[in-house]
Amino acid sequence: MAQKPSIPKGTRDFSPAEVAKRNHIISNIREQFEKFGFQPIETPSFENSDTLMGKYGEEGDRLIFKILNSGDFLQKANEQAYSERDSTKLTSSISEKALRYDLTVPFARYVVQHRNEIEFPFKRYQIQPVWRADRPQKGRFREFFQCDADVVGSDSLWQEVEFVQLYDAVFTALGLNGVTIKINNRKVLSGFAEVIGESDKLIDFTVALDKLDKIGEDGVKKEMQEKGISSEAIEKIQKVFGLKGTFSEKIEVLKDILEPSEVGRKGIEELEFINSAIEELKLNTATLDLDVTLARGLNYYTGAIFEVAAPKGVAMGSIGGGGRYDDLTGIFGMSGVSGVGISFGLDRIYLVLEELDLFPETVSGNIKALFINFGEQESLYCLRAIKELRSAGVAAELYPDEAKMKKQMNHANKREIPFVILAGAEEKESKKFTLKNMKSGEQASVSLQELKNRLV
RNA sequence: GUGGUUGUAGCUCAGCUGGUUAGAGCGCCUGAUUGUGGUUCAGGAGGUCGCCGGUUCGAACCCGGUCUUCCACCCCA
Repeated sequence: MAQKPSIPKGTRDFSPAEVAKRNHIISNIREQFEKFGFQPIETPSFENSDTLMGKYGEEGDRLIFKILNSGDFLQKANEQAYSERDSTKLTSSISEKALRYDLTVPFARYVVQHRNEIEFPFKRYQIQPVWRADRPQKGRFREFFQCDADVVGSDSLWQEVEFVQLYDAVFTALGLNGVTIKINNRKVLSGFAEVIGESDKLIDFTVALDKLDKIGEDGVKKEMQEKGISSEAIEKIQKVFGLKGTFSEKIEVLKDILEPSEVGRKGIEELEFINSAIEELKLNTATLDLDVTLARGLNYYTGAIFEVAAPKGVAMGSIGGGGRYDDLTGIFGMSGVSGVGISFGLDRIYLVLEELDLFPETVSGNIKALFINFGEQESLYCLRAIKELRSAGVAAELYPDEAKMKKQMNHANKREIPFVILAGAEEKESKKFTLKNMKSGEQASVSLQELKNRLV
């Protein structure tokens, strides 16, 4: 080996076993998506830069992977920007394409572009990789999969109710019990800012509030003050910091705080609607919890905000998120279309399932039986049986070379193939097969019919 | 983008204040066993000590840079 090859930072190779486990998660998610009436679409891995740039805030722009123009890109480079070392300006003159950063913005682009072919409300799901030029950490990669389901063209709050149930359905199907679906509402956050008279500092305010469980009450207040929010203002929403109890108990406290704010009252109304519907319909294994500190997410959320936390005791960032955005397609010139959607973080769900040992053994994707190769004549005899087994739905194969028995048995053992079939001259003569169970070591002489019966 | 951390055999890791031919366990290969794997025993292969440069008589070890890993911040799935 001259020089070890490698892959870029934050990317990964997947072994057969890993792919099988990932497929197990994806197929569960897909199955639930379809059960809930979502239809799949796919979009290109890269988009025109102006489709993506400016949609995720300044931080987002930095994290978008840009694709260099083909050909002699420096010929057309903006000379002034180059000589001034103005990267932002230079970038637009040497790169016009970028890898997609999430699935929501490309979806909005898709909706606008295909508006005349789409029947609204349109429910689509999309399972594809996205790329972010972020620094990798645990559960954070530069290439990862998102599994999104969104509805556009419906203002109905029943959609939010459906999404809560969808989260519950997927995590229940995966055997991941005890996840918490945290919900908040942007209108409640706006209400807070309004009540304290700092509506123009809404973003700073919510970003600080979001860190409550991380840096504590004092830390949040300190950060708010640093952003220019007065302590008198913060005092007005003091009760927010100590919010406890059930969903309804929290709502009662919020009603009190947000009484003066119309938008705040609207937010509470929406939360109550969703909660009472869920209480009526019941969730299988998940819990719906009101978390007013939840402010994550993209600048475009206008109503509900969702985030899913792994079961207690698992150290992992959120494994899903989503929300309502009233005018997502507006950025592409099509206003008045409301959308709401959620996302599943495949790679993080994988890590959580792995940590809790929740992958069923059956996901291996392995063959059921290996035929030992005894030579040309015997192989043909085996291949005839293999053909029949396969059409009966049994995955089986013949060891390709006439190697030593020990080597062939060892191969079956290493691949954890549950059955080995020995069919040499003797078996061929008597039209039998020797079936060996690799786990128990038992073996039996059986007919082809019996072989099929035992392996199907 | 900021600060820190990690890198020695396929894997997990030892390697004294810099000092001859860099070690272990597991794995791998061969044989004991020419139609029986997982156990045992005997033997064997495998390393430019992440990469580049510097200090030194001498560097896996010290210094600088770079890449990578993981962590915190920012932000986020």
